[in-house]
Amino acid sequence: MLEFAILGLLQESPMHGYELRKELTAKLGAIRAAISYGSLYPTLRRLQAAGWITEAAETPVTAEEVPALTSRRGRVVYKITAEGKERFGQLIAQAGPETYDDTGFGVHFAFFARTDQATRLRILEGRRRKIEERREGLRDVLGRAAERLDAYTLELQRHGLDACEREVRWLEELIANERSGRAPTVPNIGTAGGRREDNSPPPPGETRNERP
Amino acid sequence: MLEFAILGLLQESPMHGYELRKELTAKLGAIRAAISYGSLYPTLRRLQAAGWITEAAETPVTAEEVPALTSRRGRVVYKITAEGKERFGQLIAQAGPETYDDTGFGVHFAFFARTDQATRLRILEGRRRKIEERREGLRDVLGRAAERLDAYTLELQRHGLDACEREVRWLEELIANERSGRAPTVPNIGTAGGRREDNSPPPPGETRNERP
DNA sequence: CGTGCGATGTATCGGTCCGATACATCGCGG
DNA sequence: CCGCGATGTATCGGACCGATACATCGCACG
Repeated sequence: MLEFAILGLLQESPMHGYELRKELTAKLGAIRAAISYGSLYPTLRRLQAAGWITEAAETPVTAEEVPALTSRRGRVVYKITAEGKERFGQLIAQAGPETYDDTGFGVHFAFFARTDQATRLRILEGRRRKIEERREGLRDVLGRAAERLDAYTLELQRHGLDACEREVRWLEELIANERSGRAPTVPNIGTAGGRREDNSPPPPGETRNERP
Repeated sequence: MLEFAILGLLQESPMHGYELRKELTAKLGAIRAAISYGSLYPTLRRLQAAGWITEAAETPVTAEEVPALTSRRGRVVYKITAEGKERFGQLIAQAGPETYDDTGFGVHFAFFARTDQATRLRILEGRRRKIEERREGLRDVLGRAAERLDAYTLELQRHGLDACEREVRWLEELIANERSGRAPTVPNIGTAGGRREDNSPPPPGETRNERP
């Protein structure tokens, strides 16, 4: 999971660890709290050992400016390699059953802009199936085993069931949109300007690179 | 987390591992898939080493019936000790910040019937605060950083934000109910009979014990 | 002028939990 | 009588988290 997310992010621009964590937190804020350095740094090392990312020397800001006043410590900048991009492609193409659990699905979804439409559809349908199964399980418990459980446990199940039904509906919409070839509809709150409809293989000049 | 759930379940009746997993899955189905034996068995051993649970010999079905025909293998039945019950009480009382993340909250909530009202209220409010923070984070991203993110990532955040708002409302209701001294309202779908209002320290004759 | 504090930044360690795997028994239907 | 799905116990490697340590930078406040 982390491996996938890192490879995905580094395709947008090179970054160092701290920055990576921030971007990751922003992009995945909806599904997980904040990834830990205790997994981030070891994973970076693993990816580097596999040749999927490399350390790029921190650019000393237009060459000889700020020469060595304070010894320029730290700041290891990572960038993705060609092999890394290939690996990312593989990870997308695989999209096995583990892609359908909460975290796995969320992470893959966050990188749908780099995923081809057929795979997007496959993942959305796999996820829907999984949620439908969970929903049926909850209905069973609420129906058959209701009297065995206390009121709080039942309330928890009811809330969970509600969330399942909601997510299935959400997925249905997304699937319908995919089939009709449109990008995810943004008819909601009109935040900022008009209807950008950039779609699957994203406009490649999308780098974003603000370093003061 | 697992430790807490096991101690909670074993207070209802002694069980062996497999049974424990099934009950756990039923009770926590709304929040996590199914706990793994790879964590269940080691945890059981840990709890046993700490003296919080003990192995109870499998009852050979009315003494000398079925004597040794097939060597009576396996089936290690665990039961909670007095120290274990005390430990469970401590774990409830602590209810630190880790109690407010998704899994931690869910597990604690599932055992609210064994939790005093003051603690219930504290946990619900802590959880609400945490979700409100997540909600604000998502609003920020959707507001400030919207143009930096692709349409899919934004859609994910929007869905997450919706879930947050929904959960806050749910928590508000539960908190209001707690304050008014009522059990969780079940005004919803009229599954089965009338208004049972068993509350906090649950009617102790609640064992449930169907072994054929 | 300094001093302390919050953000930036890299890194490790112990522990929890998962997923895959192995293996054995039981009861039932084909 | 044979296989298959449910019941049942158990281990191993790996992913990830939470706490912790430590160092630098810029700025606000006294």
